[in-house]
Amino acid sequence: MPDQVDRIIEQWHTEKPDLDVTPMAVIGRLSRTAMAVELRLARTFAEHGLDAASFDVLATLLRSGAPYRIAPLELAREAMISTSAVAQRLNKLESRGLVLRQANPNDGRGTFVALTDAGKLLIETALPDHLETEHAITSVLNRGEQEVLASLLQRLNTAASS
Amino acid sequence: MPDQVDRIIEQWHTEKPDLDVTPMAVIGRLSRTAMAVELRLARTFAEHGLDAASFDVLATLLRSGAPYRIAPLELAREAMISTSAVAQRLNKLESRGLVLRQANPNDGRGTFVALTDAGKLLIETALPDHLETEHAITSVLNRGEQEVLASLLQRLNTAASS
DNA sequence: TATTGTTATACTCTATAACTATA
DNA sequence: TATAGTTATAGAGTATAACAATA
Repeated sequence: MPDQVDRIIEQWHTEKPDLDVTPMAVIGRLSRTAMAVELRLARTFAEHGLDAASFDVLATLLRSGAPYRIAPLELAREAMISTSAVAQRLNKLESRGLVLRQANPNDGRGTFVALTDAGKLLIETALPDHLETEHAITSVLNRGEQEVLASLLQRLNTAASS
Repeated sequence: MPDQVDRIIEQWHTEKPDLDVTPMAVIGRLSRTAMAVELRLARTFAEHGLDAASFDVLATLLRSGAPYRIAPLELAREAMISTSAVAQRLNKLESRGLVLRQANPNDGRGTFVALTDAGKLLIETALPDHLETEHAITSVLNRGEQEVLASLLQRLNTAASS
């Protein structure tokens, strides 16, 4: 069944028949699908008082393993944002008692960001819900289709990043 | 070759071996690939003094065909943003002389947004460049792979939107 | 001098609410 | 009363630049 992207491509065929708009089939659906997924995931985050950025910080700390400590600079690299943006995310999380900052004993300039007990509890509660939401979305594709999709996306990512 | 998403999944296997994180292979790559593509496309837009939002408005007007006129409400529906956001996008474009507002003779409440000659020239210049960028990204996949990818994304979109 | 990290500041984008005008 | 559109306002998020402290 045709979707909005099909209609857009059809419009271009009519209006600019000389242009090759075939890449839009992939790029158009990529951005729309990513947006729809983002909105869907945000609902689950909100049920736990979180947004995607906060969830990302807490999940990064959790999956780093005990003692659940990471330097702000590493958080910035993982999230691909500035260290300033990280500091401001951390301010919010720290004011809610979900993370705390500790001095790095080996480097006086450095800081560790650590999960508090409350932060660990929250992310450990939210994570299964989040995975359930992801599963609900991806389960329309069987295992093989998911592997194909992941592989094609990975190759596209490499091409876009160069 | 393993990428960042592979490493994240491996971390979860180590730290939370009981959790099924297989959906992350698809969802994680979807968001990262969409972001990488968005950044790549923004470069081309910037070469023409545009951002994605402005390009979107101008392209929507162009592909609607002569006389290149659309109501703001329809622009809001296509871009999935509020009519207020549309009005503010239009203010910027109008101040640059790329679009102009016209009264709707059939409905005193209504407005038409129309491409100016300058706006039409700009989008007709930027569009081929944009398509070239999209082609450069998608051409790492052959025609059949692109069709598979578009189809899988479409199904995922449907699942996420429900 | 370079690096880590924070804060001050400004910018962009958006939505909500209030408002005008017309149907 | 409902609809189309705009503006005023406030909020969220970010990056740049300035700053402090340590390597």
